[in-house]
Amino acid sequence: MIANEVPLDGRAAGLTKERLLVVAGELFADRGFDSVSLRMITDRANVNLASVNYHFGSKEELIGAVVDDIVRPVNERRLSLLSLIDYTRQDPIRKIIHAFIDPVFDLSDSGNDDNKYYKLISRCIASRDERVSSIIIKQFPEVLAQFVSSLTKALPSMDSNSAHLKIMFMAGALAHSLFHYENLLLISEGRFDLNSTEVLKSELVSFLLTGMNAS
Amino acid sequence: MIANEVPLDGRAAGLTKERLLVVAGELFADRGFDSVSLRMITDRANVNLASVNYHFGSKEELIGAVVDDIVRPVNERRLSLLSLIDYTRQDPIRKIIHAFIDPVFDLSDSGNDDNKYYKLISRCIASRDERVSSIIIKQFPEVLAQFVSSLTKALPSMDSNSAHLKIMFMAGALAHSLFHYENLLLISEGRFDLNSTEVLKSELVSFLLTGMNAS
DNA sequence: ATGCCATTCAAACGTTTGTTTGATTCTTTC
DNA sequence: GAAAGAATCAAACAAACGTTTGAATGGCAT
Repeated sequence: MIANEVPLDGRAAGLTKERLLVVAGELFADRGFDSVSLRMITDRANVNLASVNYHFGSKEELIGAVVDDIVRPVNERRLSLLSLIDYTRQDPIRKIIHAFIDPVFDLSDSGNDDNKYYKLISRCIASRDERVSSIIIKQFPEVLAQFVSSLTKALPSMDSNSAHLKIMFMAGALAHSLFHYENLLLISEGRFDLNSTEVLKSELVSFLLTGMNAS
Repeated sequence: MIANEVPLDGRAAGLTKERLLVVAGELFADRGFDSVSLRMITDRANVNLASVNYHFGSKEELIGAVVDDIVRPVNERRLSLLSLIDYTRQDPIRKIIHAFIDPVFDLSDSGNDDNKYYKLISRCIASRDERVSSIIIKQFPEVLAQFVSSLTKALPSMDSNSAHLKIMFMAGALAHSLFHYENLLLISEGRFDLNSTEVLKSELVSFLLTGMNAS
Protein backbone atom coordinates (compact mmCIF):
# COMPACT_ATOMS: atom_id res chain seq x y z
CA MET A 1 0.00 0.00 0.00
CA ILE A 2 3.02 2.22 0.24
CA ALA A 3 3.46 4.61 -2.62
CA ASN A 4 6.85 3.50 -3.79
CA GLU A 5 9.33 1.15 -2.25
CA VAL A 6 12.30 2.61 -4.08
CA PRO A 7 14.74 3.47 -1.28
CA LEU A 8 15.09 6.95 -2.66
CA ASP A 9 18.77 7.03 -1.84
CA GLY A 10 21.03 9.05 -4.02
CA ARG A 11 18.71 12.05 -4.12
CA ALA A 12 16.19 10.71 -6.59
CA ALA A 13 15.24 13.87 -8.39
CA GLY A 14 12.50 16.09 -6.89
CA LEU A 15 10.30 13.18 -5.97
CA THR A 16 10.06 14.09 -2.31
CA LYS A 17 7.29 16.64 -2.71
CA GLU A 18 5.28 14.25 -4.84
CA ARG A 19 5.77 11.37 -2.40
CA LEU A 20 4.62 13.58 0.45
CA LEU A 21 1.43 14.51 -1.37
CA VAL A 22 0.64 10.90 -2.18
CA VAL A 23 1.37 9.45 1.23
CA ALA A 24 -0.30 12.31 3.08
CA GLY A 25 -3.39 11.77 0.94
CA GLU A 26 -3.49 8.08 1.85
CA LEU A 27 -3.13 8.72 5.56
CA PHE A 28 -5.51 11.68 5.67
CA ALA A 29 -8.12 9.61 3.87
CA ASP A 30 -7.87 6.85 6.43
CA ARG A 31 -7.53 8.71 9.70
CA GLY A 32 -8.37 12.34 9.16
CA PHE A 33 -6.16 15.37 9.23
CA ASP A 34 -5.58 15.83 12.94
CA SER A 35 -4.81 12.25 13.82
CA VAL A 36 -2.01 12.01 11.28
CA SER A 37 1.28 13.49 12.42
CA LEU A 38 4.02 14.72 10.15
CA ARG A 39 6.23 11.95 11.48
CA MET A 40 3.78 9.29 10.33
CA ILE A 41 3.78 10.82 6.89
CA THR A 42 7.54 11.26 6.54
CA ASP A 43 8.29 7.83 7.96
CA ARG A 44 5.98 6.12 5.52
CA ALA A 45 7.25 8.22 2.64
CA ASN A 46 10.86 7.51 3.56
CA VAL A 47 11.74 11.17 3.64
CA ASN A 48 13.10 13.45 6.31
CA LEU A 49 10.77 15.09 8.78
CA ALA A 50 11.94 18.58 7.88
CA SER A 51 11.06 18.15 4.23
CA VAL A 52 7.41 18.93 4.88
CA ASN A 53 8.21 22.40 6.13
CA TYR A 54 10.84 22.81 3.45
CA HIS A 55 8.52 21.97 0.56
CA PHE A 56 5.17 23.16 1.91
CA GLY A 57 5.93 25.59 4.70
CA SER A 58 3.65 24.03 7.29
CA LYS A 59 1.34 21.11 7.95
CA GLU A 60 -1.64 23.36 7.27
CA GLU A 61 -0.34 24.15 3.80
CA LEU A 62 0.32 20.48 3.17
CA ILE A 63 -3.31 19.75 4.04
CA GLY A 64 -4.35 22.58 1.75
CA ALA A 65 -2.30 21.19 -1.11
CA VAL A 66 -3.66 17.67 -0.67
CA VAL A 67 -7.26 18.87 -0.45
CA ASP A 68 -6.93 21.31 -3.31
CA ASP A 69 -5.34 18.65 -5.49
CA ILE A 70 -8.39 16.48 -5.20
CA VAL A 71 -11.22 19.00 -4.88
CA ARG A 72 -10.30 21.40 -7.65
CA PRO A 73 -10.28 18.90 -10.55
CA VAL A 74 -13.57 17.46 -9.34
CA ASN A 75 -15.29 20.83 -9.31
CA GLU A 76 -13.81 21.85 -12.65
CA ARG A 77 -15.02 18.63 -14.22
CA ARG A 78 -18.45 19.15 -12.69
CA LEU A 79 -18.83 22.58 -14.23
CA SER A 80 -17.48 21.33 -17.52
CA LEU A 81 -20.03 18.52 -17.68
CA LEU A 82 -22.76 20.90 -16.63
CA SER A 83 -22.00 23.27 -19.46
CA LEU A 84 -22.48 20.51 -22.01
CA ILE A 85 -26.10 19.84 -21.08
CA ASP A 86 -28.73 20.48 -23.71
CA TYR A 87 -31.89 21.33 -21.83
CA THR A 88 -34.12 20.77 -24.83
CA ARG A 89 -33.24 17.10 -24.97
CA GLN A 90 -34.52 14.34 -22.76
CA ASP A 91 -33.64 13.80 -19.13
CA PRO A 92 -31.59 16.88 -18.33
CA ILE A 93 -32.04 16.14 -14.62
CA ARG A 94 -30.24 12.87 -15.00
CA LYS A 95 -27.39 14.65 -16.72
CA ILE A 96 -27.21 17.21 -13.94
CA ILE A 97 -26.95 14.44 -11.39
CA HIS A 98 -24.22 12.74 -13.36
CA ALA A 99 -22.37 16.01 -13.71
CA PHE A 100 -22.32 16.20 -9.94
CA ILE A 101 -21.42 12.67 -8.99
CA ASP A 102 -19.47 11.24 -11.92
CA PRO A 103 -16.31 13.29 -11.32
CA VAL A 104 -16.22 11.79 -7.84
CA PHE A 105 -16.75 8.21 -8.92
CA ASP A 106 -14.23 8.70 -11.71
CA LEU A 107 -11.54 9.27 -9.11
CA SER A 108 -11.39 5.52 -8.69
CA ASP A 109 -8.02 3.81 -8.51
CA SER A 110 -9.18 1.49 -11.29
CA GLY A 111 -10.42 -1.50 -9.39
CA ASN A 112 -8.80 -0.80 -6.07
CA ASP A 113 -11.71 -1.02 -3.67
CA ASP A 114 -9.81 0.44 -0.75
CA ASN A 115 -9.93 3.70 -2.58
CA LYS A 116 -8.22 6.61 -0.97
CA TYR A 117 -9.80 9.11 -3.34
CA TYR A 118 -13.32 8.19 -2.37
CA LYS A 119 -12.55 8.49 1.27
CA LEU A 120 -10.56 11.66 0.89
CA ILE A 121 -13.05 13.51 -1.26
CA SER A 122 -16.01 12.48 0.85
CA ARG A 123 -14.03 13.49 3.92
CA CYS A 124 -13.57 16.87 2.29
CA ILE A 125 -17.18 17.25 1.24
CA ALA A 126 -18.46 16.32 4.65
CA SER A 127 -15.67 18.00 6.53
CA ARG A 128 -16.40 20.28 9.41
CA ASP A 129 -12.75 21.21 9.70
CA GLU A 130 -12.01 24.90 9.30
CA ARG A 131 -8.82 24.28 7.36
CA VAL A 132 -10.61 22.10 4.86
CA SER A 133 -13.86 23.97 4.56
CA SER A 134 -11.95 27.19 3.94
CA ILE A 135 -10.81 25.57 0.70
CA ILE A 136 -14.15 24.01 -0.06
CA ILE A 137 -16.00 27.20 0.76
CA LYS A 138 -13.87 29.08 -1.73
CA GLN A 139 -14.99 26.89 -4.61
CA PHE A 140 -18.35 25.54 -3.64
CA PRO A 141 -20.59 28.62 -3.81
CA GLU A 142 -19.81 28.94 -7.51
CA VAL A 143 -20.47 25.25 -8.06
CA LEU A 144 -23.64 25.38 -6.02
CA ALA A 145 -24.92 28.42 -7.89
CA GLN A 146 -24.32 26.79 -11.25
CA PHE A 147 -26.13 23.62 -10.25
CA VAL A 148 -29.02 25.58 -8.80
CA SER A 149 -29.25 27.50 -12.04
CA SER A 150 -29.22 24.31 -14.08
CA LEU A 151 -31.80 22.70 -11.88
CA THR A 152 -34.24 25.57 -12.14
CA LYS A 153 -33.66 25.67 -15.88
CA ALA A 154 -34.49 21.99 -16.20
CA LEU A 155 -37.40 22.24 -13.81
CA PRO A 156 -38.86 25.75 -14.06
CA SER A 157 -41.45 24.98 -11.42
CA MET A 158 -38.74 24.53 -8.80
CA ASP A 159 -37.87 27.59 -6.77
CA SER A 160 -34.35 28.56 -5.85
CA ASN A 161 -34.58 27.64 -2.17
CA SER A 162 -35.77 24.18 -3.00
CA ALA A 163 -33.00 23.76 -5.54
CA HIS A 164 -30.34 24.80 -3.05
CA LEU A 165 -31.56 22.26 -0.56
CA LYS A 166 -31.78 19.47 -3.09
CA ILE A 167 -28.19 20.01 -4.15
CA MET A 168 -27.22 19.73 -0.50
CA PHE A 169 -29.21 16.53 -0.13
CA MET A 170 -27.41 15.13 -3.14
CA ALA A 171 -24.00 16.11 -1.80
CA GLY A 172 -24.81 14.54 1.55
CA ALA A 173 -26.07 11.27 0.12
CA LEU A 174 -23.04 11.05 -2.15
CA ALA A 175 -20.45 11.80 0.51
CA HIS A 176 -22.03 9.72 3.21
CA SER A 177 -22.58 6.59 1.19
CA LEU A 178 -19.10 6.70 -0.30
CA PHE A 179 -17.52 7.40 3.03
CA HIS A 180 -19.28 4.60 4.85
CA TYR A 181 -19.17 2.19 1.97
CA GLU A 182 -16.64 0.01 3.76
CA ASN A 183 -18.61 0.07 6.98
CA LEU A 184 -21.71 -0.96 5.09
CA LEU A 185 -19.88 -3.98 3.76
CA LEU A 186 -18.59 -4.83 7.24
CA ILE A 187 -21.90 -4.42 9.04
CA SER A 188 -23.78 -6.74 6.74
CA GLU A 189 -21.05 -9.40 6.88
CA GLY A 190 -21.51 -10.75 3.42
CA ARG A 191 -25.25 -10.53 3.23
CA PHE A 192 -24.70 -7.28 1.42
CA ASP A 193 -23.21 -8.20 -1.90
CA LEU A 194 -21.98 -5.14 -3.68
CA ASN A 195 -18.95 -6.23 -5.60
CA SER A 196 -18.24 -2.79 -6.88
CA THR A 197 -19.23 0.82 -6.47
CA GLU A 198 -21.14 0.54 -9.74
CA VAL A 199 -24.16 -0.81 -7.91
CA LEU A 200 -23.92 1.96 -5.38
CA LYS A 201 -23.72 4.52 -8.14
CA SER A 202 -26.75 3.27 -10.05
CA GLU A 203 -28.82 3.08 -6.88
CA LEU A 204 -27.75 6.57 -5.97
CA VAL A 205 -28.67 7.95 -9.37
CA SER A 206 -32.15 6.49 -9.36
CA PHE A 207 -32.66 7.67 -5.78
CA LEU A 208 -31.59 11.21 -6.64
CA LEU A 209 -33.44 11.24 -9.92
CA THR A 210 -36.82 10.73 -8.31
CA GLY A 211 -35.91 12.95 -5.37
CA MET A 212 -35.09 15.87 -7.62
CA ASN A 213 -38.51 15.68 -9.18
CA ALA A 214 -40.24 15.83 -5.81
CA SER A 215 -42.82 18.56 -5.52
CA MET B 1 -23.56 31.35 24.99
CA ILE B 2 -21.82 29.92 28.05
CA ALA B 3 -23.75 27.28 29.89
CA ASN B 4 -24.10 28.98 33.21
CA GLU B 5 -22.52 32.12 34.54
CA VAL B 6 -22.95 31.18 38.17
CA PRO B 7 -19.44 31.41 39.61
CA LEU B 8 -19.79 27.98 41.09
CA ASP B 9 -17.84 28.94 44.17
CA GLY B 10 -18.70 27.26 47.39
CA ARG B 11 -18.78 23.78 45.88
CA ALA B 12 -22.18 24.00 44.24
CA ALA B 13 -23.28 20.40 44.55
CA GLY B 14 -22.24 17.87 41.90
CA LEU B 15 -22.69 20.30 39.05
CA THR B 16 -19.18 19.95 37.73
CA LYS B 17 -19.81 16.76 35.82
CA GLU B 18 -22.96 18.19 34.28
CA ARG B 19 -21.24 21.44 33.31
CA LEU B 20 -18.45 19.48 31.67
CA LEU B 21 -20.88 17.49 29.56
CA VAL B 22 -22.74 20.61 28.46
CA VAL B 23 -19.71 22.73 27.65
CA ALA B 24 -17.85 19.87 26.00
CA GLY B 25 -20.89 19.24 23.83
CA GLU B 26 -20.97 22.87 22.71
CA LEU B 27 -17.29 22.95 21.84
CA PHE B 28 -17.21 19.53 20.18
CA ALA B 29 -20.16 20.54 18.03
CA ASP B 30 -18.38 23.65 16.83
CA ARG B 31 -14.82 22.49 16.35
CA GLY B 32 -14.70 18.73 16.47
CA PHE B 33 -13.23 16.42 19.01
CA ASP B 34 -9.53 16.73 18.32
CA SER B 35 -9.35 20.48 18.07
CA VAL B 36 -10.90 21.01 21.46
CA SER B 37 -8.49 20.63 24.36
CA LEU B 38 -9.44 19.80 27.89
CA ARG B 39 -8.17 23.21 28.93
CA MET B 40 -10.63 24.94 26.59
CA ILE B 41 -13.44 22.92 28.11
CA THR B 42 -12.49 23.41 31.74
CA ASP B 43 -11.76 27.11 31.28
CA ARG B 44 -15.14 27.75 29.73
CA ALA B 45 -16.88 25.61 32.30
CA ASN B 46 -15.08 27.35 35.16
CA VAL B 47 -13.88 24.09 36.61
CA ASN B 48 -10.47 22.71 37.33
CA LEU B 49 -8.51 20.93 34.62
CA ALA B 50 -8.15 17.76 36.63
CA SER B 51 -11.89 17.37 37.06
CA VAL B 52 -12.24 15.80 33.64
CA ASN B 53 -10.02 12.90 34.57
CA TYR B 54 -11.58 12.75 37.99
CA HIS B 55 -15.15 12.48 36.74
CA PHE B 56 -14.66 10.71 33.44
CA GLY B 57 -11.27 9.04 33.61
CA SER B 58 -9.97 10.37 30.32
CA LYS B 59 -10.76 12.66 27.43
CA GLU B 60 -11.77 9.65 25.39
CA GLU B 61 -14.38 8.69 27.94
CA LEU B 62 -15.64 12.26 28.07
CA ILE B 63 -16.12 12.16 24.31
CA GLY B 64 -17.87 8.84 24.73
CA ALA B 65 -20.21 10.24 27.34
CA VAL B 66 -21.05 13.30 25.26
CA VAL B 67 -21.68 11.26 22.13
CA ASP B 68 -23.63 8.58 23.90
CA ASP B 69 -25.78 11.17 25.61
CA ILE B 70 -26.97 12.48 22.29
CA VAL B 71 -26.92 9.41 20.07
CA ARG B 72 -28.59 6.91 22.33
CA PRO B 73 -31.87 8.81 22.91
CA VAL B 74 -32.12 9.53 19.20
CA ASN B 75 -31.77 5.88 18.23
CA GLU B 76 -34.11 4.71 20.96
CA ARG B 77 -36.74 7.18 19.81
CA ARG B 78 -36.25 6.07 16.22
CA LEU B 79 -36.90 2.44 17.04
CA SER B 80 -39.82 3.41 19.21
CA LEU B 81 -41.46 5.39 16.41
CA LEU B 82 -40.71 2.61 13.97
CA SER B 83 -42.47 0.03 16.11
CA LEU B 84 -45.67 2.08 16.06
CA ILE B 85 -46.08 1.93 12.30
CA ASP B 86 -49.11 0.17 10.96
CA TYR B 87 -48.13 -1.11 7.54
CA THR B 88 -51.70 -1.72 6.47
CA ARG B 89 -52.51 1.96 6.64
CA GLN B 90 -51.56 4.65 4.19
CA ASP B 91 -48.11 6.07 3.62
CA PRO B 92 -45.94 3.82 5.79
CA ILE B 93 -42.88 5.08 3.91
CA ARG B 94 -43.53 8.59 5.10
CA LYS B 95 -43.79 7.33 8.65
CA ILE B 96 -40.53 5.44 8.28
CA ILE B 97 -38.81 8.60 7.13
CA HIS B 98 -40.24 10.56 10.01
CA ALA B 99 -39.17 7.87 12.42
CA PHE B 100 -35.63 8.38 11.18
CA ILE B 101 -35.38 12.13 11.02
CA ASP B 102 -37.84 13.47 13.58
CA PRO B 103 -35.81 12.44 16.64
CA VAL B 104 -32.95 14.50 15.23
CA PHE B 105 -35.02 17.58 14.46
CA ASP B 106 -36.67 17.28 17.84
CA LEU B 107 -33.31 17.88 19.49
CA SER B 108 -33.79 21.55 18.76
CA ASP B 109 -33.01 24.07 21.48
CA SER B 110 -36.48 25.47 20.93
CA GLY B 111 -35.83 28.36 18.61
CA ASN B 112 -32.10 28.61 19.04
CA ASP B 113 -30.85 28.52 15.49
CA ASP B 114 -27.21 28.09 16.46
CA ASN B 115 -28.14 24.65 17.59
CA LYS B 116 -25.39 22.60 19.09
CA TYR B 117 -27.43 19.42 18.98
CA TYR B 118 -27.85 19.54 15.22
CA LYS B 119 -24.18 20.04 14.67
CA LEU B 120 -23.14 17.49 17.22
CA ILE B 121 -25.44 14.75 16.04
CA SER B 122 -24.59 15.29 12.40
CA ARG B 123 -20.94 15.32 13.33
CA CYS B 124 -21.49 11.98 14.98
CA ILE B 125 -23.46 10.53 12.09
CA ALA B 126 -20.84 11.54 9.58
CA SER B 127 -17.86 10.84 11.78
CA ARG B 128 -15.16 8.42 10.84
CA ASP B 129 -13.35 9.00 14.06
CA GLU B 130 -12.60 5.71 15.77
CA ARG B 131 -13.62 7.00 19.18
CA VAL B 132 -16.97 8.17 17.88
CA SER B 133 -17.74 5.41 15.43
CA SER B 134 -17.03 2.81 18.08
CA ILE B 135 -20.08 4.19 19.82
CA ILE B 136 -22.11 4.68 16.67
CA ILE B 137 -21.12 1.29 15.33
CA LYS B 138 -22.37 -0.33 18.49
CA GLN B 139 -25.88 1.01 17.99
CA PHE B 140 -26.29 1.64 14.29
CA PRO B 141 -26.34 -1.90 12.87
CA GLU B 142 -29.43 -2.66 14.95
CA VAL B 143 -31.05 0.60 13.86
CA LEU B 144 -30.07 0.03 10.25
CA ALA B 145 -31.40 -3.52 10.30
CA GLN B 146 -34.74 -2.41 11.74
CA PHE B 147 -35.17 0.30 9.14
CA VAL B 148 -34.22 -2.05 6.33
CA SER B 149 -36.76 -4.50 7.62
CA SER B 150 -39.43 -1.83 7.79
CA LEU B 151 -38.62 -0.58 4.34
CA THR B 152 -38.86 -3.99 2.73
CA LYS B 153 -42.08 -4.62 4.61
CA ALA B 154 -43.59 -1.41 3.28
CA LEU B 155 -42.21 -1.97 -0.19
CA PRO B 156 -41.98 -5.73 -0.78
CA SER B 157 -40.52 -5.18 -4.23
CA MET B 158 -37.42 -3.57 -2.75
CA ASP B 159 -34.49 -5.88 -2.12
CA SER B 160 -32.31 -5.71 0.96
CA ASN B 161 -29.26 -4.22 -0.71
CA SER B 162 -31.27 -1.40 -2.15
CA ALA B 163 -32.87 -0.74 1.21
CA HIS B 164 -29.51 -0.59 2.95
CA LEU B 165 -28.25 1.97 0.50
CA LYS B 166 -31.36 4.09 0.68
CA ILE B 167 -31.09 4.32 4.44
CA MET B 168 -27.53 5.50 3.99
CA PHE B 169 -28.63 8.09 1.45
CA MET B 170 -31.20 9.31 3.91
CA ALA B 171 -28.67 9.51 6.74
CA GLY B 172 -26.26 11.42 4.53
CA ALA B 173 -28.82 13.92 3.29
CA LEU B 174 -30.01 14.51 6.83
CA ALA B 175 -26.59 14.97 8.40
CA HIS B 176 -25.12 17.02 5.59
CA SER B 177 -27.98 19.47 5.23
CA LEU B 178 -28.30 19.99 8.96
CA PHE B 179 -24.61 20.50 9.46
CA HIS B 180 -24.20 22.92 6.60
CA TYR B 181 -27.44 24.69 7.27
CA GLU B 182 -25.59 27.72 8.58
CA ASN B 183 -23.20 27.73 5.65
CA LEU B 184 -26.13 27.58 3.29
CA LEU B 185 -27.58 30.69 4.90
CA LEU B 186 -24.23 32.45 4.68
CA ILE B 187 -23.46 31.54 1.09
CA SER B 188 -26.73 32.83 -0.24
CA GLU B 189 -26.48 36.09 1.71
CA GLY B 190 -30.16 36.62 2.30
CA ARG B 191 -31.42 35.39 -1.01
CA PHE B 192 -32.04 32.14 0.71
CA ASP B 193 -34.89 32.74 3.07
CA LEU B 194 -35.32 29.84 5.38
CA ASN B 195 -36.45 31.28 8.63
CA SER B 196 -36.48 27.98 10.38
CA THR B 197 -35.49 24.39 9.96
CA GLU B 198 -39.13 23.57 9.35
CA VAL B 199 -38.74 24.42 5.68
CA LEU B 200 -35.62 22.30 5.49
CA LYS B 201 -37.44 19.42 7.13
CA SER B 202 -40.43 19.47 4.81
CA GLU B 203 -38.20 19.70 1.74
CA LEU B 204 -36.14 16.83 3.03
CA VAL B 205 -39.18 14.68 3.67
CA SER B 206 -40.59 15.15 0.18
CA PHE B 207 -37.17 14.55 -1.34
CA LEU B 208 -36.69 11.32 0.59
CA LEU B 209 -40.28 10.21 0.07
CA THR B 210 -39.95 10.09 -3.68
CA GLY B 211 -36.40 8.77 -3.50
CA MET B 212 -37.46 5.81 -1.41
CA ASN B 213 -39.98 4.84 -4.04
CA ALA B 214 -37.37 4.84 -6.79
CA SER B 215 -37.20 1.62 -8.74
C1' DA C 1 -16.38 19.38 67.30
C1' DT C 2 -14.34 15.33 64.97
C1' DG C 3 -13.35 12.12 61.54
C1' DC C 4 -14.39 10.64 56.92
C1' DC C 5 -15.04 10.72 52.22
C1' DA C 6 -15.80 13.12 48.01
C1' DT C 7 -14.36 16.86 45.46
C1' DT C 8 -11.46 20.70 43.97
C1' DC C 9 -7.15 22.81 43.33
C1' DA C 10 -2.39 24.41 41.66
C1' DA C 11 1.47 22.38 40.00
C1' DA C 12 4.15 19.37 37.63
C1' DC C 13 4.72 15.18 34.78
C1' DG C 14 6.23 12.85 30.46
C1' DT C 15 4.82 12.75 25.51
C1' DT C 16 3.94 14.30 21.32
C1' DT C 17 3.27 17.92 18.35
C1' DG C 18 4.82 21.21 14.46
C1' DT C 19 8.69 23.81 13.57
C1' DT C 20 13.51 25.52 13.24
C1' DT C 21 18.43 25.12 12.96
C1' DG C 22 22.99 24.43 11.00
C1' DA C 23 25.71 21.23 8.94
C1' DT C 24 26.00 18.08 5.11
C1' DT C 25 25.19 16.18 0.59
C1' DC C 26 23.75 16.20 -4.01
C1' DT C 27 23.00 18.67 -8.45
C1' DT C 28 23.85 22.15 -11.50
C1' DT C 29 26.53 25.71 -13.84
C1' DC C 30 30.37 27.85 -15.51
C1' DG D 1 36.91 20.72 -11.12
C1' DA D 2 35.43 24.44 -8.34
C1' DA D 3 31.72 27.45 -6.89
C1' DA D 4 26.71 28.01 -6.06
C1' DG D 5 22.35 26.66 -5.14
C1' DA D 6 18.87 23.30 -3.87
C1' DA D 7 17.68 19.55 -1.06
C1' DT D 8 18.30 16.39 2.77
C1' DC D 9 19.71 15.19 7.23
C1' DA D 10 20.04 14.51 12.50
C1' DA D 11 19.15 17.10 16.29
C1' DA D 12 17.04 20.21 19.10
C1' DC D 13 13.30 23.66 19.99
C1' DA D 14 9.26 25.60 22.37
C1' DA D 15 4.52 24.87 22.95
C1' DA D 16 0.48 22.18 23.81
C1' DC D 17 -1.39 18.11 25.00
C1' DG D 18 -3.64 14.51 28.32
C1' DT D 19 -2.63 12.88 32.65
C1' DT D 20 -1.06 12.39 37.49
C1' DT D 21 0.01 13.96 42.04
C1' DG D 22 -0.57 15.39 46.75
C1' DA D 23 -2.26 18.88 49.43
C1' DA D 24 -6.35 21.73 50.49
C1' DT D 25 -11.29 22.21 51.00
C1' DG D 26 -16.01 21.05 50.98
C1' DG D 27 -20.19 18.76 53.12
C1' DC D 28 -21.92 15.18 56.26
C1' DA D 29 -22.66 11.66 59.60
C1' DT D 30 -21.60 10.60 64.21
